[in-house]
Amino acid sequence: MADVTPATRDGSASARIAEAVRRAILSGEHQPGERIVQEELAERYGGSRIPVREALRQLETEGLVRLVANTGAWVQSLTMAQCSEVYQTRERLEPLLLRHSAEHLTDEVIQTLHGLAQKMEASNNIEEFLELDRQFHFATYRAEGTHVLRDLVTRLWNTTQPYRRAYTGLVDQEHMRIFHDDHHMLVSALRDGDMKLAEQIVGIHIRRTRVNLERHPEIFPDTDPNQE
Amino acid sequence: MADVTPATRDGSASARIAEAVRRAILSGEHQPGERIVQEELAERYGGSRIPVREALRQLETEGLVRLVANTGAWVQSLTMAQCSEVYQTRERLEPLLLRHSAEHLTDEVIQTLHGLAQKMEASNNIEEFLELDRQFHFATYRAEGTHVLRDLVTRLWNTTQPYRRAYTGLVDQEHMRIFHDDHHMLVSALRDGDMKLAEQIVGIHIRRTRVNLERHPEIFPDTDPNQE
DNA sequence: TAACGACATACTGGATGCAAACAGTCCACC
DNA sequence: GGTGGACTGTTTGCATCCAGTATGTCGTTA
Repeated sequence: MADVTPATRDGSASARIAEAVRRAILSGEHQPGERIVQEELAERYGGSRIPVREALRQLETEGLVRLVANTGAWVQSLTMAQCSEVYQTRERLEPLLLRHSAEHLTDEVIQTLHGLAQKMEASNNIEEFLELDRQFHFATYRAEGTHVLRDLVTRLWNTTQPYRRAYTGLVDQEHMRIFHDDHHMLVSALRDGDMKLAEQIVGIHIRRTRVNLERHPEIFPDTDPNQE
Repeated sequence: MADVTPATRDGSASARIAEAVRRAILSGEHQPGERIVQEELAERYGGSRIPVREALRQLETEGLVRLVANTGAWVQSLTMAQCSEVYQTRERLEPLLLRHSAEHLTDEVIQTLHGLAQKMEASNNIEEFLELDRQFHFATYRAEGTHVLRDLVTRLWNTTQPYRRAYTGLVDQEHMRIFHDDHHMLVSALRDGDMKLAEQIVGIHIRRTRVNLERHPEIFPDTDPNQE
């Protein structure tokens, strides 16, 4: 595969593969519970199994992949309880992250946020909607200097992405209306510089989504796939 | 077998090495900023560099090790700001975890907690003290069924362990008195079944430690070791 | 003397190959 | 007909080997 790789110079193939597999999982190309075969990834991304294995180790630690010794790898699947737990964690962390980001939320950023919120309302494509939603919220998380908390929040988002996708396909008109209202209220609070209110809105927003998710047990696996 | 995830088994060399290196870092055997050479670990733990590399990938994702492509691995070191960030995260998450654990905090557990708190007061060995402190707090985190949040909290503890150790060696009598008082108050609140108070105490306890840590910038690296 | 560049060394990143473990199948046996 | 055990194909886990890159040293030159 020597001639195929334009990216070897970029450093590690394992990082590149990890990123690619992560995207594939987040985009829904790989579904929770789906088997991952090392050799297939190696061939697909042009490398040997060694960097693939390192990538899978990383994704396992991130919570996106599940490895079983001598057996194989699967796309991680969460029970409803675990998904709910992630959301409860986000309810605590994202207001904190937003607070740290306050000083970086300039008028331009707020303008961008407003645009994203409107675009989201106009969207009727699930993938686009999910992407815009993510862009919107992370546009509000601009804390600089340290990345610890933002990385953590990013991982929490990632692990629950498949269920957010499934839920988005089910949500009714009224809940969608409230969802958008949350976003507009958040933009408004940020425009007013009322960070305390903004933090509350984010928390409520996440909580609302969690409660709605918990009303749809059908999007979670019937058989509990996790012991450990 | 199609798309069904079996239970996790470990025992693989990479998992064993990851665990060993993690312990070595947490025990202070490897200091932050210290270089890690793959071959040395391979020889020490009896294997080739392949499982060592996988272990390092995992530890990197956990935040204990820093990898630089084509260059090497180092024990992760945090700036004071990053350490503080981890503590602020814990301030939000550990009360939540404690709440989830409420129903599992039986009289026996509370008895154990009381014993640990006393033993800690009697201890004058830093390593023992740190270990008891960890045992104490994690004894209060007994949420069962799901592990997401507890694993997260465990990682946050791990990444800040070296600084907790350094700080413990510096703390004066008065602050240590308050530290122990927090523990006793927590046990008391749990004994009374006053979970709301218990949550507050945990949050205050972590916050107090953070503020004290921030008074000791000398235990953090002078040179900022972070890009990214 | 200081700065620059070539060389040597050490270490990491990745590919290939082999042994071991798992899973699914088939057949004998009850 | 159902159950248990051996067999085989597939996939993983690890070791060895090779290539590429970073670092440190030494010599040259302005």
